[in-house]
Amino acid sequence: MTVRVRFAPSPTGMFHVGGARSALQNWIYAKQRGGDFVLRIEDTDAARNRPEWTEGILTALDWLGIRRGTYEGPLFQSQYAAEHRKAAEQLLAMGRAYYCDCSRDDVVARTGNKHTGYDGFCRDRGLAPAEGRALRFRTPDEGATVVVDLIRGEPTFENALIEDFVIARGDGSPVFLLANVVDDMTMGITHVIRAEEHLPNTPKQQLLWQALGHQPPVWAHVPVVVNEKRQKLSKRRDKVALEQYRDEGYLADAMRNYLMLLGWAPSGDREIVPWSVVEQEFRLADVNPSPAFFDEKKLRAFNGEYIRALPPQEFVAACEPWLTGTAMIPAPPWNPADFRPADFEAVAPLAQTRIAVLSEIVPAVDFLFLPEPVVDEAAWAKAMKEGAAELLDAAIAAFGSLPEWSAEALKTTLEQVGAERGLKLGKAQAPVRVAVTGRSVGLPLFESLEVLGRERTLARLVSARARV
RNA sequence: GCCCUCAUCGUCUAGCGGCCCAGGACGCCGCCCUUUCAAGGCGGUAGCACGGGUUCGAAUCCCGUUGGGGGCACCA
Repeated sequence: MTVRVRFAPSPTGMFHVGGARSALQNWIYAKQRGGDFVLRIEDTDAARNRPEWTEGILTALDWLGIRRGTYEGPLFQSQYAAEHRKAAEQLLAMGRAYYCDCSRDDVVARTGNKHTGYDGFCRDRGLAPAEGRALRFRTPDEGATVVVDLIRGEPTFENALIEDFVIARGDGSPVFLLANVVDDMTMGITHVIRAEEHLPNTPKQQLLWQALGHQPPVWAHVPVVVNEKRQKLSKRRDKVALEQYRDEGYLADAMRNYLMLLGWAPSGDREIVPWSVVEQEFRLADVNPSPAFFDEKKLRAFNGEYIRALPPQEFVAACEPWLTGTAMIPAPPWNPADFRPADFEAVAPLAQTRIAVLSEIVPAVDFLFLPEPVVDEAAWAKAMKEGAAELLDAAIAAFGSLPEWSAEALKTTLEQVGAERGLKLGKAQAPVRVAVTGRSVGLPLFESLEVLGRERTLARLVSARARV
């Protein structure tokens, strides 16, 4: 039997990093076994769905390497309403389901417990179908349901504790529990790999599979991804949108590598590994079953490594969106006409080891393309103390008469200027750096000045000198 | 409250009865290198939640406690 897995997100917002992780795990599992990966969009909650969210999912998956056209789908749950309905009718005909007209309040009033499930009140009332009456599945009173889970062993649930849950609403529309199962059945899914939050649903779904006469799939419930407070990552509170990370300049390779490390590690004492190694070594059985913290700091470190590993030309190309702006990425502060590609390329290798996310390229090189540097007042105050004016004067004079405008010559010159004042180069360069770049830290100074050019450099030094 | 589930450095993990007075990575802290800052090199900090068993021997197996997480909708 060929393995068929699915990733079944609902298009209700930005694409969640936890979802990305599940998608990747499913993708790898299928790939390792020569199986099929099905993408199913669970779009039955019309009120919360939007077409652009679906598009966002496809784009995000593509970014991660799950390319459109290389998998089955996207299939849409809404297209399978007939199957859902049929399954509900079948269950009703078999006596495994019954109509119920209780409201949530009725149940609470009867049981006096807000946390309890349905009490089975309508089980044997033989209610006929009618508008407003929900269809409930009759769960077994005895025995237990054992879930075979690749990560957790065999979680076992007492059937008596599983309530008679709703499978179709008062208006006849099927509910997630049923639709999800029916879709998996009709799509021939053999393995369901999804987040742990679905584990409590699993016995209910498995009961449905069995009632409908099918062999349940093999399950694998991967641990949830949590925030620093150890709570499930939430759209409201936490930074969970894959798109947001992408637009900040996280590389897809770094992201997918990091995502896979949540709950798992490749062999050997290493974590940053080529994707081929992940595809080869990943095993669901090896996934750590406890929740994993999404550590952006570590992601950042990974991203920095991936950035540094880029060939120079690829790095330059990768920076482009931040240098020009896109629909999602804000335009840089300089006038596009003032951007000089050659100057950027000259300085790019110096920036490559200094940024951890691509968006940081902008503040790293903005001084080259802005008419005036953006001045960090704190840096200015610190650098422009006593002696700064004299030093700037000397630098202006010395730089002005330089026969050759090169980093090498600039360095030697400033070294001399500093030495005459008993300053080491580290100290002497500070006022010049702030005057020219506006900041106290940045790319190597003399290389920056070389690229900036004599005219611009001198103009900035003079203007800074006037302000000291 | 009920059900399910989990438990190795702050964090992500390696470990699957002796190789472990526990290894790696991120973070943090030093030192080196150095034109700032990075990068790089070197070194350091820090952990088997607790209590019982089982065993010649336990981070590894069992039980309990404690703590964490997830779920308990006519959402998905």
